[in-house]
Amino acid sequence: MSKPDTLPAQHPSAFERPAVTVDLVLMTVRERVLQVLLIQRDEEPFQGKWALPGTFVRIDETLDEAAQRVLREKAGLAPAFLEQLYTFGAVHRDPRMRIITVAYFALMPFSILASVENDERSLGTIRKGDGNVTVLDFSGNPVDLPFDHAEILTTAVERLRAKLDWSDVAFALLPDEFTLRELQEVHEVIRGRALNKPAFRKRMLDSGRLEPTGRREAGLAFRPAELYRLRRAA
Amino acid sequence: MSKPDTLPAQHPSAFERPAVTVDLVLMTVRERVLQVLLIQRDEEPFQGKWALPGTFVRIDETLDEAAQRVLREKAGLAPAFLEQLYTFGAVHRDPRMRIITVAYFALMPFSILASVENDERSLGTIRKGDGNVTVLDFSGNPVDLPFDHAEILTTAVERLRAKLDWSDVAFALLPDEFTLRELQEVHEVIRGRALNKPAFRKRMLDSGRLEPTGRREAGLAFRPAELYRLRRAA
DNA sequence: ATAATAGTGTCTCTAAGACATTATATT
DNA sequence: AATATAATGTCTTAGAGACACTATTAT
Repeated sequence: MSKPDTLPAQHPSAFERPAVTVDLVLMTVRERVLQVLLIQRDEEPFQGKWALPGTFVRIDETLDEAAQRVLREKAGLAPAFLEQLYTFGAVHRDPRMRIITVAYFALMPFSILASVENDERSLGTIRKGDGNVTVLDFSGNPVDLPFDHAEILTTAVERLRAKLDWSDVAFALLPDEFTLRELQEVHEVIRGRALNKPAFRKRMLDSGRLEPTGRREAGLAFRPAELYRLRRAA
Repeated sequence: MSKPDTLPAQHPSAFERPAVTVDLVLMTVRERVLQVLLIQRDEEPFQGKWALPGTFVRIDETLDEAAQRVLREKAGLAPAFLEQLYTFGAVHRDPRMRIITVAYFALMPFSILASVENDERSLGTIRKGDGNVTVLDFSGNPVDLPFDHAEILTTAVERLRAKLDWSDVAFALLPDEFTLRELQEVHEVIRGRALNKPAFRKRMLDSGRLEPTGRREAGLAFRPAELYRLRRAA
């Protein structure tokens, strides 16, 4: 907190300080699959490897601001859903020096993320193993993440699953207007299992968080579903 | 996380680094009231004020280790339940310099905590206001916490409440052997409302986490309740 | 016996899953 | 009309709250 331990806090140089970074787990749902944004590292260590985007925290910015900056500078995106996840402080998690990282997790609908992929940025597919998760690249080959990024990602997926039922995270993965089927699909991808349609619809509609737009999907070869939007918080 | 932003990470002195501390919210339940451990600050700023215990993170210890050290050095206690809470990084949260703090929250049965109170340590009573919480000292007078400690405490109480139903936090507030009434009391104090006895008992017993000891309370003027213990995780 | 709490049985209500049925858009 | 999915109705099951009742211990 704020109370110097033994060394005088007034002389910050009197003792070694850990560095502080922010790492970002930006996830999306694309075609019934959970994906995560990866950046190709352009510096050592692990140069050329795919990793979670991150940055050092500047002396005059908050942690939230640093996370937003990563989103903006590394992915060219504005924050949709962004929340602090957990702080990782293993002593040798970075081979260079002592670095404590505050992990954030962010969510975006794939429609907005669709354009970010290029040589330096890509979306890895998240596969759940037992206890932790693994990442596959576009060709289906496993990606092994540097540092403790696999652990960070696992924590993020767990958090996403835990928040699914009592928060609005699912809506952050959908466009402004969406059908109940699309919403159910997002829930099913995150939960990793099929859900009962009538029960799901009733639960969602009874929650009072959905607002019918009056419009419907278009361009389909079958009955179009009604479009809903998230009711703005009262 | 680990990728230098613009400045070379190999030269840590090339840019200003935030300091990192750990603050601890140690809570207990005492006579139907939620309490928190406070330490009288022996240094500026806010010398003499009651505050959450904390320390700077050493270069060679993990965050968890720093939190355990606070518990040991500031309260003379071994960790019962200890978990990372949230990291607070407002730029001017400490008037001296930029300090990022990783807050932890810990739980103990009051029976173990009973002896820690002295001139420098005391237990403040937590009262829930709307949205945040306030702290009262032993005479019932409000304590105003320095820095952002009120916000940290509010976050801890929210987390405790959120974890009550799906985790074992309640048991960390009770001795090894306890009655169902005592367990219900802990739940009621944290939830802030009375609970239905038959439903509570059934829910707890059906959960399979409780193990009857065969023993009963003693020294009471009425029918003694059976003692249970938490079944060791399978 | 009395007092005081431990512990249980019953009824009701709500939420969700399974399953089947009806409705409606495009081709 | 055919097709594919949207949307709904019914039945059942599980869990929790309200309330009342029975059980057990010390004095």
